[in-house]
Amino acid sequence: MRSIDLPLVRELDLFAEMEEANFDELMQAAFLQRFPPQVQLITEGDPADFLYIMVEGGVELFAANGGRETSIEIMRPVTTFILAAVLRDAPFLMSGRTVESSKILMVPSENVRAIFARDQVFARAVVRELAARYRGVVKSLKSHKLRNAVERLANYLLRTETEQGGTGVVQLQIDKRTLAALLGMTPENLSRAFVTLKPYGVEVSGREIRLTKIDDLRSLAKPSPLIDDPTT
Amino acid sequence: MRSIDLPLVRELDLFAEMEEANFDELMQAAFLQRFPPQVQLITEGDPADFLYIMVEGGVELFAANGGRETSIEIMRPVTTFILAAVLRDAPFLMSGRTVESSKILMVPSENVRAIFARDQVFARAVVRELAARYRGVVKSLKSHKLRNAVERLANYLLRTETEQGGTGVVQLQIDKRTLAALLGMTPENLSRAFVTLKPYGVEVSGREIRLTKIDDLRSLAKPSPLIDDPTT
DNA sequence: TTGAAATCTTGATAATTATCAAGAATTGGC
DNA sequence: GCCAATTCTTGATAATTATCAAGATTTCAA
Repeated sequence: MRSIDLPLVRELDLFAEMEEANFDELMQAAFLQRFPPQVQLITEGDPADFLYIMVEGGVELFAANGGRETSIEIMRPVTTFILAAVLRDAPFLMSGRTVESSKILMVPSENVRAIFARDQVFARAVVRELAARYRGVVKSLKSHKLRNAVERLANYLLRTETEQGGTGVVQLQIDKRTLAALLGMTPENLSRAFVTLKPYGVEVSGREIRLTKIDDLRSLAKPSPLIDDPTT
Repeated sequence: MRSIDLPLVRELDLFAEMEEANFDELMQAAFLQRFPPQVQLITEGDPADFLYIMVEGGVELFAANGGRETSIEIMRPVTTFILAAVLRDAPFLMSGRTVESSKILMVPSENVRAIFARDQVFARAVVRELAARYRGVVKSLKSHKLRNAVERLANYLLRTETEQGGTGVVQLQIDKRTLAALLGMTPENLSRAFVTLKPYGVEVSGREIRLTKIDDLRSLAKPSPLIDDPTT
């Protein structure tokens, strides 16, 4: 792989503390790929032959069943995905497609498992990462079971605003159709949810959302650290 | 703890392969507790001071937000729960209460983390367990986002029937209110969903559900291994 | 710059799910 | 075995969400 991207990967929690030799060995076997937008990288049910590491761009993890389709998560640099499938040597539970032009590092699963078996530091990092991911999905499940569509959108906006620096403006990084799928609603409903939030200072123009009454929005959204805080 | 229960715990995937000395050390610090039904053991937001291991009975993991409450999972022997919170030393994302009289082994979190740090075999088992749990929650999320209430119930019945030995009879181990919360609906709606499934051979009498037309039910439920197979 | 394609929004309507209010059935203590 | 308490079911109605059908807007390639 291009060594210029390596430091970024090395800084990932997952790899930061591990021994140089092991990291090098992992990277030796890895290769970096560039993908155009809307390319499907992985398909649910397929075996997990590689661990994927987002270096640039974005990947939507989604799942389909009985003609319906939904987004589960959007992966952004620098993170890994499908770690659980790799570690269990199990089929993917989700498919993945790029949402934009993306650069992705692919590490053969066997190598991940091999290093995992002999590098304790790496193993510990893997556990921390997995535990964090587990908690992320639990939060998502809680959000879906305990909130209605408008509340989910409101909390998403507040989370994203904070994530993007707290400037009162949210720049959507995905199209609204994907956002709707992520939030578990139809695109039509997302439009209506935005209309519902107008009195709470949510001004939509294209992909730019201005939050002009954050306190009002917050009192509607009632964010909870046990659902919305990404660090908890 | 009563040594009579130890073999069961030792057989858990999580502990089966680890060194005797380390297992003993873990169990040394642990203690076994008996709890009556409907006792709340853990509360979301609290620090994770113990790893819990179900030895007997059942525990409902649930979460609340804004006056609403939902079940996330029912834990049965012999399994651990809240492993992710323990490993990350993070607050619980879920509360837990016994659904019946239960015997539960409590291992102080520090001990788990200590052994984890020095026993590679244990660490590997922890990762497999965590990865399995992660995948379990993803499946649950998929089920909720891709299916309606009747389909969720139908698949639950099919899964449980298989789990209980494929005799065509499902014996509900929880009351219907809890089942409704687990499946993400109101108790009223669960009653109606059972009525909807009557033409598909679902005969309800109290907690005993007879499935007399499994093929018909299956053709409605359209179970998917990527959602419903507990081993995948 | 323009026009076709895609995305997004809006309206009308339908399906799904929740709420409220009784009544029926079941359970558990005495 | 009986009665009170709880759980479950049913009906009526409301709220939420989805679907279908246009129209408006945006995007992007020529």
